[in-house]
Amino acid sequence: MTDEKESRERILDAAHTIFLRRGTASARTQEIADEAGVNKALLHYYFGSKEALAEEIFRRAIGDFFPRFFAILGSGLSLDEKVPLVVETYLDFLSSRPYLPGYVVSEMHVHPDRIRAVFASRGPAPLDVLTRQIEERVAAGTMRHIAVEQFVMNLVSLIVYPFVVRPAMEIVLQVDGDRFDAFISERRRTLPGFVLNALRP
Amino acid sequence: MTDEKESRERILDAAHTIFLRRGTASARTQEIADEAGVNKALLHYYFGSKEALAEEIFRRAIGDFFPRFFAILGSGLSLDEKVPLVVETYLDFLSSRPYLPGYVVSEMHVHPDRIRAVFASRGPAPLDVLTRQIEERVAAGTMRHIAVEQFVMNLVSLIVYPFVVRPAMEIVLQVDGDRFDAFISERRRTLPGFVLNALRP
DNA sequence: GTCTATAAAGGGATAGAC
DNA sequence: GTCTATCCCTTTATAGAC
Repeated sequence: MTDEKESRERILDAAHTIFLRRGTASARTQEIADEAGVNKALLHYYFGSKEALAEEIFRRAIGDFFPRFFAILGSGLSLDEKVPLVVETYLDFLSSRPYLPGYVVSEMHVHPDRIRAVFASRGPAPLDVLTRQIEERVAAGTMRHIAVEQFVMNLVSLIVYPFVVRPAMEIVLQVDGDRFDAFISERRRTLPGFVLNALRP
Repeated sequence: MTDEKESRERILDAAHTIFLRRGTASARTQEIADEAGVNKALLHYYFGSKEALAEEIFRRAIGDFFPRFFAILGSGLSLDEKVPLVVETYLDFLSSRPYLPGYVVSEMHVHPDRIRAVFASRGPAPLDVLTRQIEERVAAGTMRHIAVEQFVMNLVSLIVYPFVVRPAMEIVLQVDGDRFDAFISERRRTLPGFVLNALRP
């Protein structure tokens, strides 16, 4: 019983590692089995096919990303509190998952159906609280008008994009290894001000 | 002679289409040959292997992207002219190439060596002009201090990211098909102000 | 230069023993 | 539940005729 759970979990962990590193299409079931310390056949015993395993990994990979994000945006905090919290939370989140953004983008690109499947259960983004906060500020004259979808897109872009293009960054901007961490630290410090300041009247 | 060039070019065009749509690993040489209206064998005759063809396509795909971008940033225009021009130029550029960003990110993720190879010939980004312009404004007290790499990253993030996550956008923010174009038009109008305003003292 | 036919390798999947 | 052995389809690559 403990063995069963262990093997299944080890395969899932291994699949996560390999799929994220290689991309689903380039990943080999043999390599996943090796990484898990089991045989290829066991992978089919538990998951049926590479395809099914890939779907499971994708679901898990993006599982907690969006809920966490929208939980903060939909909370009762003020805008001035939310923005720094989102920036800090997500830069930390992504810093510890270097392969995640590239993997998710790749998967979405080749299998747009998968992300559709994941969001079929959940509803669309809950943006009503944020919408109201923006409208209140605009009405008070302390903020330029901006559509809530644009606001969210700007915020997410500034947070996530550097991780998405990290391989190119390291060459084009000559920001390698350690300096990437420093680059992200700098953003943790400056992005909240950048975003909030951008909407001053 | 004209035939030779025609077949080779048709294969390149076909490979571009298929690789960008499917991703390199999922693309099939058979599908490329079909798209080009030639036989698979001819593809090997001209390019030797799928791998070699993939490298050629990647090089071409990102070929004019960075040069154009840095040509504008390094030009003699003022900051207030540059930012809108970059925004407009690149939103148009990407609008007409819907598969490009996802493809490039996928390739970089799985083959970071490829982007290294492309930039081995060119030097790093020429940011000296832009650096001077920022420093002048900071010295004049009309702009907050910002590292030039951070400035460029913010600008590029806001422009490119929506295209990178377009498949997810269509679901999470319920922005489908036509509305995506409207969403981008809105950014063409608002991003320059957003970026320049963000750095006011 | 371009094709048909086929080789060669790769890799996902299954049968069956333990 | 886990393994070994093997199947067999897919896909890249080549040989050789025209």
